Amino acid sequence: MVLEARIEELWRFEGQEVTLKGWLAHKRSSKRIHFLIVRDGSGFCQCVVYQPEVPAEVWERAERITQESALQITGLVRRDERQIGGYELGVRDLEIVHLTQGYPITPKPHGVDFLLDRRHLWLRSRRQWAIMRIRHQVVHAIHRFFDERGFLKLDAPIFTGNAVEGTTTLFETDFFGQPAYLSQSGQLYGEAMAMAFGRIYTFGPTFRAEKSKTRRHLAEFWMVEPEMAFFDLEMTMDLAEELVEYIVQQVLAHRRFELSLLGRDPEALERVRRPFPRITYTEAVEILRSPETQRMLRADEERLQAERAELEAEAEALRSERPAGEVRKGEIEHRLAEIAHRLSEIEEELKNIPLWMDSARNFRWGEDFGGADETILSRHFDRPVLVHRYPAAVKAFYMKRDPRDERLALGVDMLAPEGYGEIIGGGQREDDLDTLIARIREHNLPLEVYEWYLDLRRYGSVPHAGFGLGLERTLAWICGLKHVRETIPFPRMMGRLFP
RNA sequence: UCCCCGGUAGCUCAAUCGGUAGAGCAAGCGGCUGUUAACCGCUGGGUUGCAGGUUCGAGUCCUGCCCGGGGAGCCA
Repeated sequence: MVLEARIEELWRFEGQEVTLKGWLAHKRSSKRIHFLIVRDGSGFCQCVVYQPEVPAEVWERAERITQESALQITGLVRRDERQIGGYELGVRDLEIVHLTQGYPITPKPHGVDFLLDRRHLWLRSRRQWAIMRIRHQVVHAIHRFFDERGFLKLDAPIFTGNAVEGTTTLFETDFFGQPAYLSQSGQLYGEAMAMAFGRIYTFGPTFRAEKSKTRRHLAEFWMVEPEMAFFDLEMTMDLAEELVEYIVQQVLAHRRFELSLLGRDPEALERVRRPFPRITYTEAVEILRSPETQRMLRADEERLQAERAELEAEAEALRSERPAGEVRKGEIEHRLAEIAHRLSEIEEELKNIPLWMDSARNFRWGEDFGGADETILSRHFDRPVLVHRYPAAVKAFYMKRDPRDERLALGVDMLAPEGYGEIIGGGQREDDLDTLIARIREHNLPLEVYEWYLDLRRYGSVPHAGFGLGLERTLAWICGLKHVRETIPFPRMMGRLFP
């Protein structure tokens, strides 16, 4: 009786014969030995086929098998320090389940366009494997966090008749002859459910028809939105902080290997411990306009220029000297490509810095922060920062005003470090009926569609608050990715609906 | 909606001033006893995004369009 094993749990079977079922991720060969890198979804494992140790037909199959062929492989689990997981399989038998021909994604570099067109296959590669495992861990952590605190997970509808904030960024659909919009936020429904169940959270897809093509945007993304009765702004900030700390620590506890595959330095994440810095919008504006910010940006500029000079020198050396022998040619080519890529990134940043310096210096109280401003603010701190009490004019109609200063709204944003931008937005909701009606009128919104929402202020209105956390932006930050599109299995963005 | 960059072999990219379209990888074949994006040799592989223009001659210059990437605005 042969044991079936998943690669993830191979360590349990050291010295035993097991069967793996999976696909061939990669193969390296010599005359009498094949190294098969097999993946089974749970991990990757090197399987060694050594000609003198296997029957002729097994050897023949190992020679024939191609990248991404499906296979069933049996062998002895043995410890091998050279392997990433620490274990490898000494192959005794190999069955081909399906022989693949012409798999398009090779272990060599590809462009984004090519890979996105083949997202259904790209998901099989190692880097995507690591990201999706972390995505699962984050989702799991979120559910566990709220469950442990007595929240109910209840869902808001996806089709909605009323817009939360303007209609320009809504996807309109035909709902049995009536216009309906794809949800931009479950918040209003979340408030209704909080009045029924005290503490709830929604977790689902949200849709934004923003014509944005940037590394921070998706047309369809997932948002977790807790909403709590009898909560004020301070309690909400406490909860947001606790949630983000918990998510990060869970990833560190369970997905260290995946982080290392992504080249993510865990130290930046280790620092994500409460308390996070909290500043008011007004303080944030002072920081932006400060000489310290100008100094910081100038230092960044100098650092980038130094790095550019260093890389250019290294590339020059690699091109001219061509050290033969111990250094492989492929390694040099790879390093040169890496340098070229980094240099183009540096060029872009160097182009941006003067613009950022201008934008920061000239920032006026009352404006909303742009992407560059958020990046600059987050660079002043080594962990996420909470910015609260924004000018009410730039925030949504449902936000409660600060009783101590009517120009301000009791709202809060959390900015991720390292320039990943806003990952949380929320605050305390307006709970007074007449004030809310006045706000709806000020924003020129149709009162009729909000009648049900106003009922929440007519019958047992209480102070309440909530926030939304964007899953993909949070993941991009935790994984250290340049773009959010890699954090979701099938990204939907402007100009990309397939696959 | 606006600004910047790009589109050349299956993939990643070269091609000087406008002058014979090329390399690496992949694929196929051969070699190599432990490889870590293996390595070495050989072979096949092209409507240079599309349409028009300038020119003796266009991948290269000009005009328009299409597609993609990055950014602004807006946002999580």
